[in-house]
Amino acid sequence: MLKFKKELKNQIFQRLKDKFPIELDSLKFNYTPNHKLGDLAVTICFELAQKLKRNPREIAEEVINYLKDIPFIERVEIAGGGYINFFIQKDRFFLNQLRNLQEISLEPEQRKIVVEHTNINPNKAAHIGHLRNACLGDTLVRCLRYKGEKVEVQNYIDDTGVQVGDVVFGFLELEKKSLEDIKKIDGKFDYYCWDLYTKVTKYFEENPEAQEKRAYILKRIEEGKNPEAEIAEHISNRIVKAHLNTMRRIGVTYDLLPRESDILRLKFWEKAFNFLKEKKAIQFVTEGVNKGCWVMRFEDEPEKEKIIVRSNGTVTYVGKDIAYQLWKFGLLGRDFYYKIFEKNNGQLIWMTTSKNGENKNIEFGKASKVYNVIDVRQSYLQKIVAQSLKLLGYEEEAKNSIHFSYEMVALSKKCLEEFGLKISPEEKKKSFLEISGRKGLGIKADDLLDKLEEKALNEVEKRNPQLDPDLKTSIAQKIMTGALRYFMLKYARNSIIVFDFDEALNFEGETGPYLQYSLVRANSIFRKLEEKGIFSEKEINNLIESELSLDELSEQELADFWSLVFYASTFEEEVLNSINSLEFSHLAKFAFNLSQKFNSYYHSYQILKEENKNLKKIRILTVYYVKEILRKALNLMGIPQPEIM
RNA sequence: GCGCCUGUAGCUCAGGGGAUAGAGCGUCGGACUCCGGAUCCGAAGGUCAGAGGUUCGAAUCCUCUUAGGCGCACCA
Repeated sequence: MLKFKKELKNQIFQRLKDKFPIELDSLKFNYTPNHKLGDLAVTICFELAQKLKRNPREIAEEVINYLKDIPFIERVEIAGGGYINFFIQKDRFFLNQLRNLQEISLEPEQRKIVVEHTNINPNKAAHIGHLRNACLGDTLVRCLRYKGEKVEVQNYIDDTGVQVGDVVFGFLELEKKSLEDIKKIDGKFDYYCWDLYTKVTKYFEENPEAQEKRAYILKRIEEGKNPEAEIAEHISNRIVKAHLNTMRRIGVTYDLLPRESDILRLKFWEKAFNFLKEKKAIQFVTEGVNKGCWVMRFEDEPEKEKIIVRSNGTVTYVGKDIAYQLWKFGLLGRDFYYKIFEKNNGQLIWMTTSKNGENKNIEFGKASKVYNVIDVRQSYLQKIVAQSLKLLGYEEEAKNSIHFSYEMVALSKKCLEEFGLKISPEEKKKSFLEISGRKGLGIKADDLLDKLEEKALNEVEKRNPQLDPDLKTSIAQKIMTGALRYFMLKYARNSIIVFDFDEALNFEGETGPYLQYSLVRANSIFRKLEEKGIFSEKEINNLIESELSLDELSEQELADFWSLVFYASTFEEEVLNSINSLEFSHLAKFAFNLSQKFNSYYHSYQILKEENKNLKKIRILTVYYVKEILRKALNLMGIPQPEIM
């Protein structure tokens, strides 16, 4: 449809440019509310009416004279107050779509793109908020790759931060455990730390004097090469592995795990600090509340100062982030060393190291565009990171530093009750509650995935009890992933998801399993055709290459056929639109609407029993086309496709 | 206090200048000897928070009011 529209637009422009004051860019197509009115509409006559001070309808009658005999257009009509509506030649359009089904009309625009997502503190289990981040990030990656972009996925590991420090404190001070003791802990280590972290938080509230020890441990971790740092590394590595396992369950993976400890040890910050000082992007404050700090000031709000280096000389989180962002663009002039962290089915996940002598042959970073998938609460900080690139003179890179922001997942009061989580009277007044790893307030990702999988398995059991148990499990996993990923994508990113188990565990209506089910039905038609020796999908090209006539279709069937095919043909437009607006709910809605139209069609028109050969052929082609488009859409959303369910 | 975001059907949300404001859930009623009922068809349900304005045209853009959320750390 993208290509089709572009060509049609050119046709119209060429025919009208000398007759009317129009510009190519102002020519846009609208979809008509109903195919009875036409397929594509143009509203230029309303704009021309203003310029020419004439009635739009009159202008339309003139304009239409120049729009005869356009390729692929059956006829052109005037409607309403001055719309010009185009009717597409359905048979030719459809064959054309089928013949170009494997072609991608999107084109890459960047040299290389880095997408950073997930970024969970490696001190506790992943929760449902992290799942939203990973689903959005991974879908972005899939769409960009479909578009033809070269994409590198990074999952930043903050292994020297306070959060890890606090768990180290918990092991050392509260549980009196050595590294050896910690290594002996079996079972779900990320769950263990989830609980421990909550205990530590509570302990700090009740024992303010412990702050000194807390700061000491953090400092030791930052320095490295000591027992505290060793424990921190052990915790971090083990929890990162747990996170990778969780994300692998829903088909999310990464190329590189950059660690904060390596940023520190390889002195990335020093280099960035020098740049910032040289370019006078930051200033040293000699008086006032921020005396002794290095701060950044902003054009739009000069009264505000953001502290980058504290008066004790230590760098803040934003400072490290600036260095990291510079590195992503290849602007830092320093690099990491790399080692393989995990190998899975031939797919490698690399991790940075600071050990000289490790792998230097592989290249990461050096992107021309960077997406940071981080929730909306960090907008201010992300603005500072982009701003600092600008202050350093990297205008282009600043513009290409994209904060992919999205709203949080919050907890409904109902779901807190179901999980037996305790809340204060103050919190009870709110309509929903923010997830808090610190307080242990949240639903762990693996718990939700387990529940989904269990329910899916039950449903499979009900419908297909005869299946092999391993197959049932594998189907249940696919359904779990489909349900979760669709749930995370269906809401606009600006919308707070107030988590509710009934909604998340629903497999009917606007859900992932509904999409999967639609595809299963379509596949099932082809399976049956093959089993009965009527038709094999391998021969589909024979049908596509032969002639096609829609004359025998009833008026109703022609309308239903066209509504389905036309909508399916807008797929790539939806993908591009989703990438440009970073709104993958568009893609989700597209797949859902397409499934709805398909299910309705499926219900009305038989294939196996149809005796009219021509009708049968048209229907086979229609289902094939829709099925292929739906497969592509599901792939981009990371929703797996079971053969049966 | 300043900044950003949000208010659309009973509930959860789409639609972000263009034709009759949509979907899911829930409610009520229905679906053939039928390719899978995780489905389909139908019904009820709306002052698009309120008031002004811009426009040929506003749920959509602007201003104000109002209700709510989130930011604004020498935390990350």
